[in-house]
Amino acid sequence: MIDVRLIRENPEIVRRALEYRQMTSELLDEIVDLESKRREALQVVEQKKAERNSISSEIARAKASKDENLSVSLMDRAKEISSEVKELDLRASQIEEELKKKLLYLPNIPSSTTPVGKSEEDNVVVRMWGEPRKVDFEIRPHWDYGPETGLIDFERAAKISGARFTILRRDLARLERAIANFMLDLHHSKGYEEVALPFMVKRDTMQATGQLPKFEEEAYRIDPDDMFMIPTAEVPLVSQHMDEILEGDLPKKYTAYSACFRREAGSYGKDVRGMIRVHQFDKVELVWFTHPDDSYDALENLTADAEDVLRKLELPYRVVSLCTGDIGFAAAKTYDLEVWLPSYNTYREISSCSNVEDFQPRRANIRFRDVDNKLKFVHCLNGSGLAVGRTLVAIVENYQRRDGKIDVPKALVPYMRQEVIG
RNA sequence: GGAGGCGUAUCCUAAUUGGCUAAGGAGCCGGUCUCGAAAAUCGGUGGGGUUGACGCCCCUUGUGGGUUCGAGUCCCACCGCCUCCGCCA
Repeated sequence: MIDVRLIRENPEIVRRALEYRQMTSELLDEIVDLESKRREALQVVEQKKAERNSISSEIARAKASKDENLSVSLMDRAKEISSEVKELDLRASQIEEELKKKLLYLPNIPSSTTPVGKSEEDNVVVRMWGEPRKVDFEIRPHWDYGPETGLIDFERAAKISGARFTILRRDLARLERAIANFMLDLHHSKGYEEVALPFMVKRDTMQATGQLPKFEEEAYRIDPDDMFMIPTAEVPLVSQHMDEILEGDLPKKYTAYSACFRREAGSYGKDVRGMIRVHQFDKVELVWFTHPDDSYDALENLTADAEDVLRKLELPYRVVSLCTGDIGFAAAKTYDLEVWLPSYNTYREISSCSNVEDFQPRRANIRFRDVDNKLKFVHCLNGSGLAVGRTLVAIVENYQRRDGKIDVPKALVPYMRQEVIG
């Protein structure tokens, strides 16, 4: 959420942010209008309330001095004012409600270091690591390799759950578990606190991180309880500190494994083959809470921690700085990590690392006490470290051998206790 | 699922019978004392809104309603926690 004060005092900043995001500023105009109406209504109702309060204490005094006549006449007057207050209060809170609702639909303001651009095509590659392997045989895409070896079973997954689900078998089931464990151990060794979290959360929780209200059709809802399956561990990881004042030293660094659930509404033609885009996948997530002054250094560090997973797995990747037209709703700045996938003959997203600044903390009301003793919103960052399913795909394809077997990356051998798969 | 109990500020904890400013303690910040610290002692100290800023003022006792001139206190609903029972991996 964006500070209403900023919108009031510098609406042009927000207007430019919306332009950069390729969005119209209708919503902003409505908000500015509502905000001035809110303050008008507030002034009127508060004045009436002050009047009511002072008469109320006059009544108390009159009663104390046993002046029945005075207290009766005051009570008549108070009754009148009180009903006026009720009416004015209702109007004011309706305006406030409407304003709040609209504010929840306003995206974050991109950082000045986010490249300006219209779409994906304007994203900027900031660095590359590793070289795609050159081989003189045909690497089987994982969507062929899986069914051919029986290690990925799309058919039965579709039978029990529908399209965009997978069943992993034997060595690949074990590999998935090994990848998650490896990632968690690596992050743990760097000082991340490991957390195991609920995979279902309440509506408020989804709202705190920005998935709701705007993107409800993207989430799986559990109807009778109005709960949601988490689309990422970022949701519970950030929201665990809702309405808290963080004590102790910042930054706080968390890592968590979770399953993630996404409806992928509106991606019907995209990535229909294989397990690149599925409704349920595993991910290891990284979340930082930082002092506002430190969040951009933190973004570099968090991104480096995610990159380190790819380096240790020796998978070629590149880092892309998303442009203003492509960053997510809550993000001020985002680096995507893209891993080399032979089946696509290109780099595909495997991690997304974002600084949301105070956007989520403001929604979730997460603050800290600064050196000047004032309460301020923390800054919040999140990143995948990494998406487990896509990592598995990257290994299956990048480590595939001529004989159809797969070399286990060195870093995973201790977890798999074998050097070859298949 | 059934029965009962409890939610007060950063934390602990009071305020039965509705009434003027939510008392007190801890913690934190500052002063005195001290070579320095601890102890002692004095003062300050919740959050949000409104304001250009200060002050006045408004809201805030889990959340939302209701009764009343007036609600921490009475009523209703919801949420959370605890105890007991039932069911259960």
